[in-house]
Amino acid sequence: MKTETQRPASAESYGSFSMPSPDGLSTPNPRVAYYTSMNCSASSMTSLSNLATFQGSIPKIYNRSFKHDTFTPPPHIGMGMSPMSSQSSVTTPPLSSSPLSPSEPLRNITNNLQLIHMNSPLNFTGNNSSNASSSSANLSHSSNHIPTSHKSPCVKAQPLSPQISNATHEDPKDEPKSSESPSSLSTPNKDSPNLSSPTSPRTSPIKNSQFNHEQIDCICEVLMQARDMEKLSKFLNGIPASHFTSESTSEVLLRAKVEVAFAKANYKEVYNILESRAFHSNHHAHLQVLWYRAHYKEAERVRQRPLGAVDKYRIRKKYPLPRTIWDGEETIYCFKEKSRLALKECYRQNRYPTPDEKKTLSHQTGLTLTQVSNWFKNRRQRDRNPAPRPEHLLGAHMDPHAAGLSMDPHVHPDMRAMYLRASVAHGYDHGKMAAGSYDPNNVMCMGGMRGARADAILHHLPNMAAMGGYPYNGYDLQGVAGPHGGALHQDLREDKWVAAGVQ
DNA sequence: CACCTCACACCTCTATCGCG
DNA sequence: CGCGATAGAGGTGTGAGGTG
Repeated sequence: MKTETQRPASAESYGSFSMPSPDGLSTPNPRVAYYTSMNCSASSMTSLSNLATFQGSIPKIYNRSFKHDTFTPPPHIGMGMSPMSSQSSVTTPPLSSSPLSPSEPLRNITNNLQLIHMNSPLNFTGNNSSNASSSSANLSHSSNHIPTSHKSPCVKAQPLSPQISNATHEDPKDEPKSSESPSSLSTPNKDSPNLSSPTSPRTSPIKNSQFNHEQIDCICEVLMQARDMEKLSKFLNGIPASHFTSESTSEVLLRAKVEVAFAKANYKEVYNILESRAFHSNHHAHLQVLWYRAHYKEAERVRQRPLGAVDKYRIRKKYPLPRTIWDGEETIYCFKEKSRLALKECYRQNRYPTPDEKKTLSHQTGLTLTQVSNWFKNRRQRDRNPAPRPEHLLGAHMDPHAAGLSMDPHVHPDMRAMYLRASVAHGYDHGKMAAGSYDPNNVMCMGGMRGARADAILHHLPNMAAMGGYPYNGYDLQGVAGPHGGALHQDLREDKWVAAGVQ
């Protein structure tokens, strides 16, 4: 086992890179926050704010930081997007693009809402559009990060209730006021102006039914952005049931419900909603975080202890992401296999890509320029200083020559030839072969191989499953046993050959 | 950029426990 | 006793940080 090393204890150690979060805590760059949020122990997850801010990009620190928080995208399920794309879509985009000080995000939210309020006459019935254009003009600069699907409702939305603005105002002085009653969102504010307005919430309680769908979406979005689950919950409670009718329910509303369910530790509801329908890929990463964190929390509750990295890894395996929040692309060690293949192909032609080539690769793979550079750096290094050959390390199961596989009379010649062809044709990835790992998604793997290697072997010996049983024609397939002695065996349920241990 | 290093991801094997 | 779930141990692979 490797020893712990002296590293910054958390992402916060990289203070100069940190980004603010709504609660004022230092939250590192988007992916750091993302990864951090995935693996906070029960004790450290006292606030949902970890998830709140995913702005800026400091690729250099992200991986180092997430390592401290023990997360990488699940091995066979991925995160649904590349690190780069996840960065920009992990969570609700900020309402302001300006550089933020620690207290900025909330101020931005409030300002945006106040802007809506200031530029439009009060109208809580959703019928007044007289000032829509001026509102739009004034809002455009500050809401330019609102996703298209939500920007329109916000920009075009009828003026929002000042109560909503108040509800999102996080000034500590206002906090007791905003949370003093479950109906704070609809409680008239006696101190506010415009008392004469016949429709003013100050003279008549505002019910959420007075908002149209777009306004409700917008408000939910803002409250989610503010991480104000209490107010979001209250707001959702005030929404008429008609807004939650089956498939017509807006995605924003469902996401809001997920957030609230998670905050209330109602994890079953989280799962149900997340599985109920497909969500836009822009929100996959964040919803994936919730999915896993809910399972972590449940496991922690059952086991009465914080989960370790391996525990979480096993939980990710046990509870794979539903396709409603995952695009299906596999990710191994952070990078998608597709990206890695592109890198390998480029490396095969040129070990030292030019900056332009790196840019192209970056664009092609969705990785950052730094990640591309790092990949080439690591690849060159590992080619220069290859690990001990597997034949020295591992013996019989790895290298057919050294292992005597090619000489073993008990091993079928087809198997030996297949092994050799696969090794040559597919670059003989010593690492993965040595790891004895397998891809659980592959229908058949062999000990010491996975992914492309196992696929390659399948390709070379497509009718393996039809061999007729074990041993094959009198030849002992134990000759291609896995690194830990796991032999190939036939999965009778699937009529396929699998390595020992593969379910 | 090379080199060294870290800290985790990922995997297999094995042991233990509870249940039917 | 078999089976499934869980967990520990121990191994390699990988992306990234630090240094010169």
